[in-house]
Amino acid sequence: MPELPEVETIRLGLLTLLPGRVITGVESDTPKSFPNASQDVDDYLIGATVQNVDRRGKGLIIDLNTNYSLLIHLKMTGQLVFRPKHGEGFGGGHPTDSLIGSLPDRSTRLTISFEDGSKLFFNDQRKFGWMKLMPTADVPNDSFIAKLGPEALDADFTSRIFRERLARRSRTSIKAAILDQTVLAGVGNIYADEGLFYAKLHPATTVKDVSTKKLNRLYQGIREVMLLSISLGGSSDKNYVDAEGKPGSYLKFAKVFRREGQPCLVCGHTIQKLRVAGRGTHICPHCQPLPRSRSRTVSS
DNA sequence: CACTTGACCTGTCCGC
DNA sequence: TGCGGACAGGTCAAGT
Repeated sequence: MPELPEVETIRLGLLTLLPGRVITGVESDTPKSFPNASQDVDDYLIGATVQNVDRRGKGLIIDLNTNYSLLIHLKMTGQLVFRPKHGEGFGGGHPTDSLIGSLPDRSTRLTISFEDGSKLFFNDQRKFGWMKLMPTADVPNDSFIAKLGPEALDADFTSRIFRERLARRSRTSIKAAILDQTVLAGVGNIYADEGLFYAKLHPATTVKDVSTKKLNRLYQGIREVMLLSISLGGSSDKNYVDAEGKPGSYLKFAKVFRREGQPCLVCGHTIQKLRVAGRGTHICPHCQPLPRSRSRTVSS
């Protein structure tokens, strides 16, 4: 579910909610959600104070004052929802607008309790997500973190670097290439489709057949759609909510994603859904024509 | 090596 | 209304 804009929205929320809180308890229902937890994981967490909340690609990092960190991946359906002490709402007692009911619920995998009675719930319907505890100094060497490419939104991630890194995947489709987290970190299925529409590029076009001009346009498109989404609190379809349990509104502004059968907002042709790189893929067939003999196989 | 496919899970939706 | 199959925003292992 969550791609870079969703994870960033959660990070910004947690950053206002967690630092300074002291952990007093940790409960997890399935070992899979906490793969490196041992019987003494409590020793490392209880009494620790949250210092910072960071992000790398689609991974969240909660730093503690003990030189340990929690590294979290939400995969498709993960949620990280903070609840104040029972009976206290957000914003001076106003309703929370949360999409989530009372917690824990049946998809709660892990609960972290704080000294003041507040709690952080890690929910994950499909159980693909995980949370790992490790020394803060080891985070960069973690098997997930270490292979990530540059941050898509970093100021020093230039279009030239984007093109150079795409050269590693020159024979695959442009969509598969930008979804590859080792090429750049943060793009998922929604922003891949939206960025490709922005650049008027068919997702099945082979990377080596895309002109420099188009690659620059794609670089710009990916960054613009992600920045817009962060400003709108991310994309909510089914599962995604922010740290307070609220949905984001980017999908109302999406040009192609989940708009199959509806008219293209630019030219009026009907948006189509296909399968590219094994993923559901949305295009305007008029704005994003498939170059003849210059593409990987597509099925519809 | 580069690249593709299926597996990991649960829930939902669609056609029969 | 019930049932089987396809599909869902991400990664990883195993295959060609």
